[in-house]
Amino acid sequence: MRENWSVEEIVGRFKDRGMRMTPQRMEVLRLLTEMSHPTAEQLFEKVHARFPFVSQATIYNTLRALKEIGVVAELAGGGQRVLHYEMASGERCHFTCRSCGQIRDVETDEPPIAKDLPKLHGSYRIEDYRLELFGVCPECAEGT
Amino acid sequence: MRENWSVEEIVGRFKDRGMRMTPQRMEVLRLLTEMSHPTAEQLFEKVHARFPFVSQATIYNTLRALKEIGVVAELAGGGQRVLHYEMASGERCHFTCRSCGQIRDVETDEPPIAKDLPKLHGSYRIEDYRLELFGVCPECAEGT
DNA sequence: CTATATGCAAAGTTTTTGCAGCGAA
DNA sequence: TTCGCTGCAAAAACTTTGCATATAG
Repeated sequence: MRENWSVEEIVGRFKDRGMRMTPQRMEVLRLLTEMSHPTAEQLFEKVHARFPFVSQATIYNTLRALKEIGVVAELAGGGQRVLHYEMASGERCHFTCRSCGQIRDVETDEPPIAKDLPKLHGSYRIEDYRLELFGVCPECAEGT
Repeated sequence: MRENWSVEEIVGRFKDRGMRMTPQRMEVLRLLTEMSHPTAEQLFEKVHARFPFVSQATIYNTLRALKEIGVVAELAGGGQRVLHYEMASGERCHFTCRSCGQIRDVETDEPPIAKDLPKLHGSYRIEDYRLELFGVCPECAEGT
């Protein structure tokens, strides 16, 4: 999967589906590369700070649109009931700090379970996975 | 971790925290062993069918209480925005069917990543993990 | 012109809270 | 008689929808 997305590529994906790039969508994309796994609400706050006329609905619509074209991914894990978003980098492993709640991508040279999947489940067709790690991040460990 | 829980044990855990076992909580526990990864709402429907006076709030309170004493676990994965619940069997791997949405425990002889965790993340203290698998279950694969 | 996006507000879902009363220790 | 649990209803948190307008192609 991808690590970085070019604007042209994203615009292309939109066009393929008869959808358009807009300033609102650009801003959401920009923020997604700057922020670490923001929620829809966090994105709304940031966008709204710069463009006060932008509405919540647009944020949610935008996120749904970006999800549909495969450019952003939704994170549901972490015991949180709020959804977090990120650029779809193909990272399937995340670490959530139980103390401060921050989420970080975990880079694994080789997806640790990917190679075991086929033999694990005969009749089940496994198409994807997500690995969520929980614990304490260095900053919080130090603080205690 | 545990595979089966005795009522005495659960009552004991409640008592340790000054909490009580109640008929409502018993019923929720019973349903959790019968149903496969129900949501709070599904549990409410079932409980309400037998005991029409039981309220939603009690279901949620009960689930929170059971979660606190470590007897039930909450599943947030699957892109669903609804939480699912199960007896805390210690199973950390689940399969979600993308077609019918059913969730199944996946028994792994040996947690596939557990052994790799320590070396993966030097300064991060990993205390637990959850592995979510996505794909198509045999029933749905046959149907298509 | 036509179809897609937007803003606004309102409604929808899922979960939590406040409070008075009840019941177990 | 104290403290936790319950039901009820209302609120909160998060997300989606309906509709009229605006705007790109």
